[in-house]
Amino acid sequence: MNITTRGQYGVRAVFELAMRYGQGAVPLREVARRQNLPDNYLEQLMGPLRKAGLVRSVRGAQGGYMLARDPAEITVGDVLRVLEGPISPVDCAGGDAGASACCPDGEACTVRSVWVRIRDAVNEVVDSITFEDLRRQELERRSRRGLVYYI
Amino acid sequence: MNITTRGQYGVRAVFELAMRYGQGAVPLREVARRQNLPDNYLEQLMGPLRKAGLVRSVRGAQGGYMLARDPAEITVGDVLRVLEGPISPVDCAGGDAGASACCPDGEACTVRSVWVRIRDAVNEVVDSITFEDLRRQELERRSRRGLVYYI
DNA sequence: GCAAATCCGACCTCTTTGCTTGGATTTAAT
DNA sequence: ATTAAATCCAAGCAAAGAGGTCGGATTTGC
Repeated sequence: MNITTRGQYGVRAVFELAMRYGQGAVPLREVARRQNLPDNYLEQLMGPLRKAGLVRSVRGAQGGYMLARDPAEITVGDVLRVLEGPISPVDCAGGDAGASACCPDGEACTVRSVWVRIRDAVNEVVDSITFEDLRRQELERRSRRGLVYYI
Repeated sequence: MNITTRGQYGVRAVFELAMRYGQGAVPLREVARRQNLPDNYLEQLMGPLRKAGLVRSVRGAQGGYMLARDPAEITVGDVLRVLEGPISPVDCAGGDAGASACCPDGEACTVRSVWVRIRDAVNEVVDSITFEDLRRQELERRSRRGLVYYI
């Protein structure tokens, strides 16, 4: 049970962009520095996120990335699915075709129902958390620590 | 997000032993055949399960494996933890020491709280499902299909 | 024109996964 | 006592995935 660095870094990057939503384009180098991520690698993740319509980019000098829509409209699940594929503990719980590849009993397979329950629990969590939620949580945390300046 | 074949096969093997609980030792070859698993590989998984006290073995001819205790006293989480280690989507959500390795903010890290919520959701599911639950579910399924003989 | 940035694809090393193989040992049945 | 069935144990191994790096092409504000 693990989320690879693709998903982890992607969520951190989008989180950072959410903290700066409405402030224009942020160069990736700065995102990487703030979140302590390898920027060359992070660059690879932005392509899929852009093609999925989660972020927008501005090319050239003074360019960078920004969220394509309001943080309240982007969930952690959106980002993870783009970077990691379908969120499922095993292929056969994928929902559609994989069931019969896994067990001769197909969808009715008793063990498979375990994987389905895990899958559903995880999806419910990640789809219920928006980056607006995380932004508020982070602002709250910072204010408790007396950090007024966010950048 | 994936459970490897170690965990998957292990759960299937213990499930098969749960279906035969009280019937003495079952040779691994038969478990593998019934669950359609590679038996040489499955053999590797039984050592850890035995050392963890989940199954017992009988050596020699007519030997095999059996559950070490009642199916109601063994959860899916027990098996998965033995074969896959701690159930956590990322190392830094491991609970104890990993937090500070992940983010300078340690336990208070906002993004980390996402991983913790995923971790808790998964653990809650796997710890709530016993092999007695699965055994009952399987018997129910078989009776709906008119299959009276279980072996 | 220069410098800062995104884009794109190839490459590369290390680890993990998912097995297989070969034997050593135990034990019931003959 | 032999044999055959089974668990035990350790090593090896090919393929895939993880986690990057690197080099260059392109765009664009100054």
